[in-house]
Amino acid sequence: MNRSLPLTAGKGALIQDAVQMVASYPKTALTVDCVIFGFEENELKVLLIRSDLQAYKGLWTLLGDVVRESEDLGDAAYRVLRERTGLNDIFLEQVQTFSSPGRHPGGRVTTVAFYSLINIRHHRLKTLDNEVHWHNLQSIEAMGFDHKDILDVCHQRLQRRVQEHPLGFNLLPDKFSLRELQNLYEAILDIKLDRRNFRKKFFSMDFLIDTEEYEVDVPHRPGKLYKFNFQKYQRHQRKWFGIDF
Amino acid sequence: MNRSLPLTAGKGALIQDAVQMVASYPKTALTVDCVIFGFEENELKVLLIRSDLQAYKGLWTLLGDVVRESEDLGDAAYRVLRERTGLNDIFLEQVQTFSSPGRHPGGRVTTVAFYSLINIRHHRLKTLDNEVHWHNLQSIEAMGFDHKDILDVCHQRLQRRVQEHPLGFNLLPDKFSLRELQNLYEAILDIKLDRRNFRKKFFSMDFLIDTEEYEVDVPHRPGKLYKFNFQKYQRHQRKWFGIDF
DNA sequence: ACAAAAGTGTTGCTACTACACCCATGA
DNA sequence: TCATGGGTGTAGTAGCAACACTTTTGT
Repeated sequence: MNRSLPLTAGKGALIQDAVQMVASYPKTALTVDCVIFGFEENELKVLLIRSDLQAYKGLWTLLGDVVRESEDLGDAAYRVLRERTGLNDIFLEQVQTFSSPGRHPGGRVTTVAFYSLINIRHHRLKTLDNEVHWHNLQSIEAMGFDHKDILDVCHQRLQRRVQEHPLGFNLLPDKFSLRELQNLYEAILDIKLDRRNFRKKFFSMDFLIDTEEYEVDVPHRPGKLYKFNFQKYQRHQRKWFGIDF
Repeated sequence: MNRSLPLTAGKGALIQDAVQMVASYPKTALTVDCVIFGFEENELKVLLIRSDLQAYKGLWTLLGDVVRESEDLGDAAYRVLRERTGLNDIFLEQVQTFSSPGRHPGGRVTTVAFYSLINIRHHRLKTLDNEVHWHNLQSIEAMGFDHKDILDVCHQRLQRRVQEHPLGFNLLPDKFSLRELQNLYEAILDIKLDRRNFRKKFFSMDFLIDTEEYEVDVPHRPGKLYKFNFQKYQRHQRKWFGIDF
């Protein structure tokens, strides 16, 4: 190649190759689906809508949407979240991509699954389209498309992450009692925990701030309320290594 | 809707809706990229080729290919692996999907990243197209597309997984010494480990089978060779729970 | 004999489990 | 006064980190 050619001309020609190449590839529609977890009445919940599609009439599905041209995956997922819940700047994690040719009755649709955690009490839903509703995770059976699989995979991811990162706090009020925190973990992990050991664990991590406030309107001795010290957690360097099959 | 219509007719009509809907969505090309890790001379390596694209002339890229119509993601990734290495039935894990609109100079291309682990010594490469080569992971700098990001994300995933599952054995010969095993972990995790504690750890897990054989052709006292007991590992139920931020 | 890596034990510390009683509050 | 959950401590155990010397083999 002649190195004295203007760079722009050369570059234009080279990119043209790539454009032709990409144009020859098979194409698929691209969507995001968000598994939005919430927590209320000591139950882990998930936000679902009735399927848009006649083919899945009556079945519940995840909140999703098409990824727009020139829109990033994360941006699309945040948009879905924002349009439904009005929330921004919330934890959101990409989990897995589902692309079985038969997963959508309308042709091949590739979907990228995300999950997010939001505090049900602190946010009213922005729209009530498609009967959007919080569902108890335990009670969910059939869903449209392969959304039950997606939900299960995201739930497993959540179970794992919540043990390694303080994500769970996104599901609680700013101020919470240790009982609430324990109920949250028990709901997410679907196990029972020893209360004393649970407290010791969290106090020893030393990321809880004692607000000096107490629960109100509870029919028993009120518990202390705490906040999570995100600042201190940020500064904390996670120790690394520990083989454990 | 008239419920006495033949089911097929009804169903056909419903799917037609979906087809029209999907047809109206923006489309993207879909590819898979495989980060194929190997281990040799106490170094973690990765299999790369020279970019097909003139725009990235001279740069190294991951092994990838277009996902065919009606081909599943995992199938496509296995196909790439098979076409390059002749290997089947190897560990392969989906990691993350990359879809920034600008990541490919030829237009929007969504790629799903996988990683895999293979034993370099036991398999000759099937083709030598595009100067396919094993590269020392430490020595890799610039790569084409966003492949360096993809590589880094896959390496992090590997570091995590290898501490929780006995994946590393896929990179070793059937029979290996504990020194080799430790070198492998040190290379993947990029840390030094205490030899005695490392041995104790693995012996106490009790998944190693003593072959009663020894290394040969080593210029020092030969070490015992072991196999990994995959059967026993399979039966072993992973214990659950342990919050640890 | 020397070089090089294999192989081995002990001690202290930390972190987890299991478990039972008294306390504060609202009804 | 009772019911309900809040709050606390201890003893036993398991697992991890740190650490140095002897053994075996090839050259």
